[in-house]
Amino acid sequence: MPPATTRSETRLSRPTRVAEAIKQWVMDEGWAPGQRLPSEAELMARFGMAKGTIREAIRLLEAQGLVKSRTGPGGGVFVHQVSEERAAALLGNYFFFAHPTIDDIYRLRAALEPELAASLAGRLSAAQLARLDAVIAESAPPAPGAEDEATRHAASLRFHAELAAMSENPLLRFVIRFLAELLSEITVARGLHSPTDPELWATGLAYQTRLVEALRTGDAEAARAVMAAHMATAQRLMRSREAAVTRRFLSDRARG
Amino acid sequence: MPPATTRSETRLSRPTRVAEAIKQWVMDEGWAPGQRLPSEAELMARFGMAKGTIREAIRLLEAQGLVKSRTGPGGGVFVHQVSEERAAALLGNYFFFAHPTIDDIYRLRAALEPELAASLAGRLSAAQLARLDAVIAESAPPAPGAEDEATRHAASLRFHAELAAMSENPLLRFVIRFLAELLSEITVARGLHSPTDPELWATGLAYQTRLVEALRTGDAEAARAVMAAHMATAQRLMRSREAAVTRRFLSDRARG
DNA sequence: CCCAATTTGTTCGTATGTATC
DNA sequence: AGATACATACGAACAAATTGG
Repeated sequence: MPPATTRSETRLSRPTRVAEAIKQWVMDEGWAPGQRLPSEAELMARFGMAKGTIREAIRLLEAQGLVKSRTGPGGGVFVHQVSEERAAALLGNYFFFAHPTIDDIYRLRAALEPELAASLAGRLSAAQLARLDAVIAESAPPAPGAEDEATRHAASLRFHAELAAMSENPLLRFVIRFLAELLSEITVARGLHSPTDPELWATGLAYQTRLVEALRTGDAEAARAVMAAHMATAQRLMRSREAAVTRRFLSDRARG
Repeated sequence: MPPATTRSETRLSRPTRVAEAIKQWVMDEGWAPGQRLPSEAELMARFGMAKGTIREAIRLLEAQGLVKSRTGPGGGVFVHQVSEERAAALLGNYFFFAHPTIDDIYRLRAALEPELAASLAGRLSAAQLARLDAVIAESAPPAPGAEDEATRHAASLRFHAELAAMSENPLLRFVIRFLAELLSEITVARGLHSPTDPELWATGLAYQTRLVEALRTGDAEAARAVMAAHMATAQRLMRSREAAVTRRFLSDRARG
């Protein structure tokens, strides 16, 4: 006969249970980032477990970006605000397996970036507008045709990242920046870059310039329209590139 | 003069370095989910470190959802595909600190859900359409006014989650489901539910019914329009609710 | 500059739990 | 049921980092 005593879900490992208990504890008490958790010794006593077990629990929280440890006097384990970089990296692990296509990414960009542009129109400070101008200027090549498309693409993504950072909406900010990073990784990984087409470069810069102008004058609908057009052309371009790469792969396989 | 010997970034803890090394190793070798990593003993030998250190490294990977451990013969540490639930939970940690508003969430929903609806038009199987009908039927109350708005809202979110699950686009799928969960958590946490308004319930069901009809006939633009209208009304509703709650908070503070 | 105190970081040996054969 | 192979957990000791005297 099975014991009537408390079983209490012993299927989860002790470090996992301790980590969840600590997380719940921190949330219940409403501890802010920077607050110190009890020392390892105190946690050992509190949970009645060995040092190794407690340390594994802390690693589980550390990997999530929720705590950070420091050695020495005044050291310890501290509540930590999850950074955007950490969150993006963790989410990237998921899409490493889900492999979205370039087109998948552009579906979301095409829907979100115009919304972002519209929401920023007339709301940016002079300093922020100047910053955008500076990013555009950076991406303009000193000598025509001197840089390759990888650089151009990276510069474009930097512009979009800067723009997203100016949004008050943390969700919009995160998703747009994440999509840009993902796009960058995938294009690099698949070698989707080709030698610079100066004409293309010029039109890209023209889009950005017109966008900043609309943002400056506060014309939300113009900003939305410019960004939507920009996304449409970029999407078309990348679609044809992806098709070309697929064809190349196929012919390689046919040969090999 | 600084030593010319290898420093090799000893600022990161050993478990962290081991975890990154293993991650890189797995990616380089292209190991698929289900593949077994070397045993703890082998990893100890390979990295020249003690058991505790190796175990902490494995916990770091486990928290990211990248590996799972099993005891016993044939057991060990296995590469694991990060689940959508795990990814959503990890990302949720980030927004626990970034606190987006309800309106922030709806900005993204309003941009993405119509896109999702349009992309699914004419592409769903009879079984999938039947499933959507079933979810709608579930949310229809046996007796009018018998259930509260929390239930109604949850049912609506379930409908949207089912819809998102039918997309081929993993990004769209993930973001929409994540937004729905986030919205659910926030409304529950802030007590933004009010007694059921039967009229509202009816209009919500009408939207869903019209949407499924457009999906069945394959009218992408109709599907997009229905969803856009639905989002607009829902957004308006939640905005007024949030304003009401804010007023209540303010007057409470004014009194206290 | 060194020394002492504090706290996390790491090692080793041993024992226990769990699943497979 | 027993042997085997693996992760899981414990406890004691020592190492390294940081702060303050």
